[in-house]
Amino acid sequence: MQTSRPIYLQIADTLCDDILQARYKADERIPSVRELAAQQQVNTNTVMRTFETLERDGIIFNRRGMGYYVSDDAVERITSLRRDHFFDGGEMAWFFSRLRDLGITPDGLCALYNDYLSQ
Amino acid sequence: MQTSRPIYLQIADTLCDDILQARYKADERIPSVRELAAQQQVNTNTVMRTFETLERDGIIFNRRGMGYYVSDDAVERITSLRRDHFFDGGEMAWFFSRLRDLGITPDGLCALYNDYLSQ
Amino acid sequence: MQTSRPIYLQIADTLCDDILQARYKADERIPSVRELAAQQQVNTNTVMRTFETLERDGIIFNRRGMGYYVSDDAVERITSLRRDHFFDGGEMAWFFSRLRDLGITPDGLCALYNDYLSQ
Amino acid sequence: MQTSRPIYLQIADTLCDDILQARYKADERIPSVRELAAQQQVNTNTVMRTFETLERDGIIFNRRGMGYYVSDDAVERITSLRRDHFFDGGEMAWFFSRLRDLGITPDGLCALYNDYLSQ
DNA sequence: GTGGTCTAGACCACG
DNA sequence: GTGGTCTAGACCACG
Repeated sequence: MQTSRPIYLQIADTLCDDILQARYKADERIPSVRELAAQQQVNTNTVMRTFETLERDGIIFNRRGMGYYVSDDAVERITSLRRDHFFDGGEMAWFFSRLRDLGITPDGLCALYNDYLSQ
Repeated sequence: MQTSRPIYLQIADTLCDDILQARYKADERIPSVRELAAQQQVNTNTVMRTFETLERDGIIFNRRGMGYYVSDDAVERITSLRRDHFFDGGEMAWFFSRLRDLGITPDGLCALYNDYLSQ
Repeated sequence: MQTSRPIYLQIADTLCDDILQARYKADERIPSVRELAAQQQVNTNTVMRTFETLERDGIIFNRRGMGYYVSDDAVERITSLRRDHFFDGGEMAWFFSRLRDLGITPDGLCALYNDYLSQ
Repeated sequence: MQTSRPIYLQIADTLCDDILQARYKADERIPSVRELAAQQQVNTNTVMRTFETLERDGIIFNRRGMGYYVSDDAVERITSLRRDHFFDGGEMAWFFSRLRDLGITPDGLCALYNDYLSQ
């Protein structure tokens, strides 16, 4: 039952990560719905929903008959959205409460994060 | 779009928090299905799903005709489940990747966490 | 959730077994509701339901103010009830279908039963 | 009084029998919640409980948006679960004690089982 | 189309 | 009193 993060959002996350890491640059075309669906082994409807979401957030835009392209300010928008989610959306508070319950100290957290960054 | 955490799991979270903070102690009875349903303003079926979930995880157990009670090792089980979720379930990695993308440094994170703890 | 055999029937089973094995003989008094409840660590209501059931089946009878006694024909009644349940109530068919699905042969079954009897 | 086996478990039993008899094969889709509910004349919630139970036991799994499918090792799991129930869960001992009390001999049992198998 | 959540309520066995 | 099962139905996210 436990329904995990929806597939279409997982794909959106991946695309955003790709954009942040400049694998897709501003005004560059991203793969078509069909390509992504084939590559990710999902229904085309699922990818369409991903694109809808990203377009609504101004991260990608459509050139009729040509496909979807990365917005000029995609990086800023992604960062901004994530920042909002993180700070105001309660994600951070939730994480901190988990960390506290697990008995993790600030120093311990710092160490874990350093480990992560140096991977 | 963002589908929120189901009510029955939110109630489970709350009960677990209560147990962690010793508001309900080992072998102590928790409120009945009806009581919780009334208190939380939800249907009894919803609370039943909560109890099913917690029982399956060994956090509470049933005494027939008497209600549900906190398991002896409830605290350990909750902590363990959450720890697993956090470390192995990918929550921490996801958290750290967000932090990195937002340009937060280990020291910055440490400061934020300290703030949170001192609230 | 999985609700096992009701406690009051488990107690009835035990009493019937006791009668079959002559630990309680015809016209002999069985323990009081309170005694049994204390001994089995259950609610007196539960034992009362056990007695109701056994009385309805003619296995025990009440002497006012004195308690419950084993019927003269208790052994016959128990055996008859169990036989009916077993053969006509579908228990045997169910048992055999499980055995068949588990790939147990008549000889295998015979051997298992012999083992059980010689314990 | 004798509370019958819950409908959702009866449906689970039926599905397991179907799988054991290869009416549904590994990785094959089973009917949707709605289909089964209509066919069995029960509420969709009841079928959902069936699926929950079978999924928790690893007998079926969900492909999101597509329905439930038979696990690769469903047959092994069903057999194993039933075997455990039968031998360790005390079913067999219970049956044997009934047989003994009814005065059935190993040879008699063997004959009855042979009759059953040859039906 | 699929399943997942939830309500409002009933009924009942059990303790 | 307790929880467990079930119905009838709604709503919705997801694929």
